[in-house]
Formats: sequence, C-alpha cells, structure tokens
Amino acid sequence: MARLLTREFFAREAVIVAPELLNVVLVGRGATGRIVEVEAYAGESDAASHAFRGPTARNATMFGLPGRLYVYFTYGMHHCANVVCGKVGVAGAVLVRALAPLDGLETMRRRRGGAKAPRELCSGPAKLCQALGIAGVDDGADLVTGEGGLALVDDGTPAPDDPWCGRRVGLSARVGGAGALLWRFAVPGDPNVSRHAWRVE
DNA sequence: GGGGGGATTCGG
DNA sequence: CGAATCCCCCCG
Repeated sequence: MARLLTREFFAREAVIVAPELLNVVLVGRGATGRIVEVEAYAGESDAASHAFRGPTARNATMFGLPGRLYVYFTYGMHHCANVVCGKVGVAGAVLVRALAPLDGLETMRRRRGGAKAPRELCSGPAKLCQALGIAGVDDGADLVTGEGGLALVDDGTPAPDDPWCGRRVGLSARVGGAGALLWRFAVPGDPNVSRHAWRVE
C-alpha cells in the first residue's frame, strides 16, 4: 500500500520526523531507494545547522513549506539533500545520508561513473544525490505533491522500532555541544549505512 | 571585497 | 591523509 506522506507529517520538529523517515522510499529521477540513514538539523537553536545564523539566500528553503527538498552545494562539487521539517517560518531539516537502492540500479551506476557494487551507489549524502539525479535546481522541490519528479513514498514498510543512534557526522569543533547530540538515525544492520560510531539502543 | 571553511568523496 | 573545487557568508 503505497501512499505519499502528508504535509502535517513534516510540520513537526526534525528530530521527531527523522527516525520516522527510515524505510520511507525516496523517488528520484529514474531511480529509487529506501532511506536507511538520516540526520536531524534544527534551526536557529542548532549551531550545526545552516539556519543557525538566521535566514540567508542559501537556506531560504529551510524556513519555508515543510515537505520540500532543501539541496545545498558543498566542497565545490557535491550536493546533499534534506527534507524540510517544522512549521512555515521555523527552520528544520532532515539530511538523507544513505539509501538502500531499490530500482534503476543501472541508471545509478551510469551516473556514479561506472561499475559499482550496490552498496557504493547511495551510501553517502552526496552519492545518493548523484545516483538519483538530484542537483541544485531541485532545491525547493515539493516531495508531498511529487511535482518536479521527486517524492517520498510510504510503501508499508514501518520504521524500525529500535533505530541505531549516533552523533552527526562531519561537524567542526565550533558547533560545540551540538556535536554531542545523538541526532543521526539508521536502520540497524543495513549494509548501506555508514560505519561511523553508533550507539545502539 | 577578501578570506576562511565546508552536513564529502576518492585516490594515493 | 590530502586534493578537488566552488560557493556562501561573516567581517572589515
């Protein structure tokens, strides 16, 4: 029983939504994958968030309608994709860190540059954007309506009752206490999940 | 207008 | 472990 997720689902705090997004299907361009690892980011209260210093041109999507895609560009070559959470005017987002490839694996391999094992296709936030054809032009795409060809679908697979939890990855020392939060969540044992330290609940 | 740093990835 | 390779944003 596949169904699109509702606007209300996303209009809650990112840290609440994040573990519930595990096992949800992300529909990309000619390829789909099941979400197996995510991170939550709050807004102006979260020193690790792009929205920490308030609205800017880059993070505008984070302050807008929940359920839309926030895409940012980093390290001069990579894109990363987030799902906007929280009410309009309140910044929040869930970074999608890894997928289990479901469909369109040949398309993913072509985009990722040659023969790759399935676990090499979507096991990272920039890898999965490349595999699904997500780029800067997709910032603001509405995942609830599916306009723009990107969507989130509940196919009936429930989120795990006992997700792995860990610290968020790649944060600089300047974020201080925000780096200690266990705001990264994963499907236990999935091979596409990163091997950074986990605290299993 | 300048400069530091980045929610990463891949190869040596 | 460091290069790749831009863009964003804060500060002066």
